[in-house]
Amino acid sequence: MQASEGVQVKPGQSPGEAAILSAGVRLFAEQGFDGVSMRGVAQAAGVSKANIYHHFSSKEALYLAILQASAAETAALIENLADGAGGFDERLKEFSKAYQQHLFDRHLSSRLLLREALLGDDKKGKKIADQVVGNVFRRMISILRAGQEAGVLREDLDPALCAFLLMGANAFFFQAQGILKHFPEAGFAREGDCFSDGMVEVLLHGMLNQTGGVADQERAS
Amino acid sequence: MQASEGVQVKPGQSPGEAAILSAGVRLFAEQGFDGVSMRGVAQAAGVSKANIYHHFSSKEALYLAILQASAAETAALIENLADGAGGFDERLKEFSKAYQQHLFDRHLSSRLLLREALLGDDKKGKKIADQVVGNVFRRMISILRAGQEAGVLREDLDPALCAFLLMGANAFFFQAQGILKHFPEAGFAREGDCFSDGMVEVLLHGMLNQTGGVADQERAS
DNA sequence: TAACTGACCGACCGTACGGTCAGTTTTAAG
DNA sequence: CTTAAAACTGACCGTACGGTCGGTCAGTTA
Repeated sequence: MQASEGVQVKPGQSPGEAAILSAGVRLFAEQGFDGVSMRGVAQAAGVSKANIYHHFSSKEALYLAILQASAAETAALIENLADGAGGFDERLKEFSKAYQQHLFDRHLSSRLLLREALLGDDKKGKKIADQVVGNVFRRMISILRAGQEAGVLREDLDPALCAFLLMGANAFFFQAQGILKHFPEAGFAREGDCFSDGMVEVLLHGMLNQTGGVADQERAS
Repeated sequence: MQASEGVQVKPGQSPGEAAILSAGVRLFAEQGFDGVSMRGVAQAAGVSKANIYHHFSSKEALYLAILQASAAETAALIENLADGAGGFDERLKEFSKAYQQHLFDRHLSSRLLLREALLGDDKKGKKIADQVVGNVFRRMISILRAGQEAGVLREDLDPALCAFLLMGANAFFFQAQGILKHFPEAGFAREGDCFSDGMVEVLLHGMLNQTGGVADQERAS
């Protein structure tokens, strides 16, 4: 049994409140807002239902608190991803690997945020867009634009589309983890880093054999 | 007001049952299983709640019927996607465009299936994996493998990973449609076919400028 | 000791849920 | 027209829901 994820006891936080948040993030991530009952949270947290309402004014308030904690934590950890040094290739490779690692390390928070961002109503979706992915997305775009000015990245490509591809491929791979288990062909989903490396390789150099280049020999090493 | 999606009146189907299925697929797609009440379905369908139980034995049974109808329809339409003629590039391009078109045309069914496949429990996820995406995924893999044997596709790439990238990018783009509206940078999400074309271009030829090739001039045309 | 506070609980309230049933209307074949 | 099955309905049932309330208890301050 590993420690609960994403909810460390903060100063001024009673153990009951911490238990509520810890149980809540797990249940909401697994079953969604409507699939979770306050009785279920109380039981999982080992506290009374009334105690939850002592700390949070409503189910919605509890959900938002958990959502915001997850968003803040994810945003903070993700902020540092794009700062790596090295060449263009290596930076993208490192970013992708670190982003994927983060998704799996904080899988409860990630699942919760993805759920809300992709399936939630527009209001909450916009909030997540602004608070969590917005900065990283824009940063990634600016990195790609710099790559274009340096002549490394093709100028005929939309940097926003490339950024979306890079982040979206990781996010979707994380989402599809469960269903990929059912496909024996998807060996890339079983070994860590295998997907991220292969994905970045495809995004950078393409799937096709280049007809007149020397890149093939370089890749073979 | 456009016609309801994905639920055509079949022979032996009363108008009430058709209305129930039509309302159900919309509500379940928008709000998920737990967010929908039978009273809500009845009201949206313009029938009594008891009438639903005349046609379906339970809420779960109604949901499964809708899910299976969506799955069958999606599977049938998708089966014909991989049969296109032409060169390797064109086939993949056409497949991607048609798949994306299908996602948006049948957005309710697609949303429902993606929801269930990515967030549902393992049992239902496996069912969808087998009945809907399984065949297409395997077909796509075999096409890519043929591309490898023909020397068009790089041999050092995992065909399954490439297939997953191609289909996953489209699926995630469809899922992220709502949140992409909030990003002014994401112009590629506003114009039809723009994403699919750009995405396939990146997947085929890569993001990087090829150092010693002649492909750049070809692409510029 | 007395006053006060925040954490916590069991019992309860009104409501909406999934589901049932007796009975009515519609449909269509004989 | 008769009749039986199918379509359909309003009223109802038991339950679980989100939320409230009065009160207990440990710890702090004065």
